[in-house]
Amino acid sequence: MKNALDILRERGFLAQITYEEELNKAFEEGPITFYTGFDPTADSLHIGHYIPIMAMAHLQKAGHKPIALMGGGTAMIGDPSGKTDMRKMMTVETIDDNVAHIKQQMKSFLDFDEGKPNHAIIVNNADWLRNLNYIEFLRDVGSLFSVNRMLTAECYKQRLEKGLTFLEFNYMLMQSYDFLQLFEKYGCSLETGGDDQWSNMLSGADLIRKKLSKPAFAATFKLLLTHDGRKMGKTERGALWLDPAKTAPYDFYQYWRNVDDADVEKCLALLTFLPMDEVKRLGSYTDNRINEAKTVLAYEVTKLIHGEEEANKAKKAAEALFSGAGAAGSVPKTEITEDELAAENRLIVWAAKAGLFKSNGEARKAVQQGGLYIGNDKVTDEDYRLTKEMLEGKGLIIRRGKKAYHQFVIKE
RNA sequence: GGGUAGGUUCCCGAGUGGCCAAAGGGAGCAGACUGUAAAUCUGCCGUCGCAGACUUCGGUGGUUCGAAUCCACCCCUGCCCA
Repeated sequence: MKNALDILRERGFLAQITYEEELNKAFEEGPITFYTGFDPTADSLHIGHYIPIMAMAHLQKAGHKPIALMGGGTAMIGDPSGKTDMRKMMTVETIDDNVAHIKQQMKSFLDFDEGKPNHAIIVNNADWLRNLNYIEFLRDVGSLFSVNRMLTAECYKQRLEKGLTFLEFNYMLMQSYDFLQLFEKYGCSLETGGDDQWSNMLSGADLIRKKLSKPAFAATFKLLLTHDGRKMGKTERGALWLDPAKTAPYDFYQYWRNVDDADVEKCLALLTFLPMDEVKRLGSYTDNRINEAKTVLAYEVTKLIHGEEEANKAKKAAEALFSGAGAAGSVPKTEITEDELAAENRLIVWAAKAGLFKSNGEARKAVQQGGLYIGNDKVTDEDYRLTKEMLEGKGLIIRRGKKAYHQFVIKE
C-alpha cells in the first residue's frame, strides 16, 4: 500500500526530507496535519507556487489536513533565501490586499468543505507575528538559535558576501516560530515548501523538537526547472500567473504547449493528476508524436487552473489558429471603441497597446523584419491603418511571429 | 565612527572630457531550418520617429563650448579597522 509520501515520491515532487524513516511511519499511522507557507509579495499566485499546491492537493486527497499559511507577517521582513538583494519593503496595506487575493485563489485547489475532517484551512501569520513582544520572543525562541549554525546555512552564504541586514537575518526565526505556533494550535507536524526554503523549514522542525521535545518534520519539493536548470514559468511578460487577468488562459495554455521535449514527462507528473502509467506513456513519445503529450499537458494544466470551459476554449483556439483557420476562442482580445479608433488607427500602435509588443518601436521593427501578420498575411506597411469595417463582426486577428495572437474587435 | 573599493541601459560587465544611446556576454524578440520543440545560423534589442529629435550611466548642485567620465555634498553597497 502506497502512503501519501510514496505518491509524491513517485511523481517526482520530493527534494529533501528530514527524518525520512520516521516521517514515513507517521504517514502510515494516520492522517497528519501539514502546512505550506505562501508569501504575499504579489496579488496573485504564479506557477512557482503551483508545485507546493499540487503537493498539498495530493496529500489532502490521501486524507491529510492542509494548512495554507499566508505570510502576512513575514512578508514585512522579506525572505533573504535565494535573493541577491534585499527586497523592497512592503506596506501593510499592500500585504493585506495580496493576502486577500491569494486566499481567493487557494480555494480552487484545496477542499475547504468544513464537513470533512481534513478540510483545508487558511491562517495568516500576521495574527501572531505583528504584535509579538520582542523580549519574550528573544527569550522563548531566540535563545534556541545558534548564530554560528545559522551562518553556515546555505541560504545565508550568498548574502554574507553581498550584505545581509539583521532584519532579514531574523526571517528564519519568524518562519520557525510559525511552525511552532501551528504545531501548538493545530497539531501541525509537517512543513512543506519549495526546496529554496529548506534551511528555514529545517530550523522550524528543530525548534519544535528542542522546545517541546516532540517530533516535527520538513519536506521540500523540487523547484520547477527545465532540464537544463533554468527556472520554468518565465515568459516574456514576466511570471506565469494563475490569475486569468494577469496571464490569459490562452497564453497559459500555449506556455505548456511549447515546453521543451525533455520536460514533458516531468511536467505531466508534477502539474496534472493523470495516473503515473499514463504520464509515463505520454512521456515516452518521441519526435512529432510528443506533440500529443504536450497537448494533453497544456489542456490538463489549464483545466486545473482555469476550469474546463477555458481549457476547451484555449485548446480550440490553438487548434484553429495553428491549422490555419482563423477562428477566435480565448485568444487575448482588445475591444476598441469608435472614438478610440478615430483618435488612433495605426496597427503598430494598437499592437503595442495590446501588449503584443513592448513599444511602438518594437512593433515597427517586427514589421520591418516580417514578424507581424494579419491572419496569415505578412504586414509589410509600417503605417498600416485599421478601419472600423475590419473590426466588425469577428474582428481582426493579428499575429506576432509564429504563435503570439491577438484579436481586435470594435466595441459597440 | 575611520579607511578603502564601488553604484552604468532587463542582468552581468567595459567605458575616465567630445569619436557614447554607451564595447562584450547573457536574457529577450523576429527571420531561416523544424514538430507551435531543442540546437544552429542571421537580424533586432532606450523612447518617438523619414531625417532627426528626446530621455538614460545612484541623487542634487557645480566646472566646461561640451560630462557616464572632472569637482562638492548627499544616499546606498562591499571589504578592512573600531
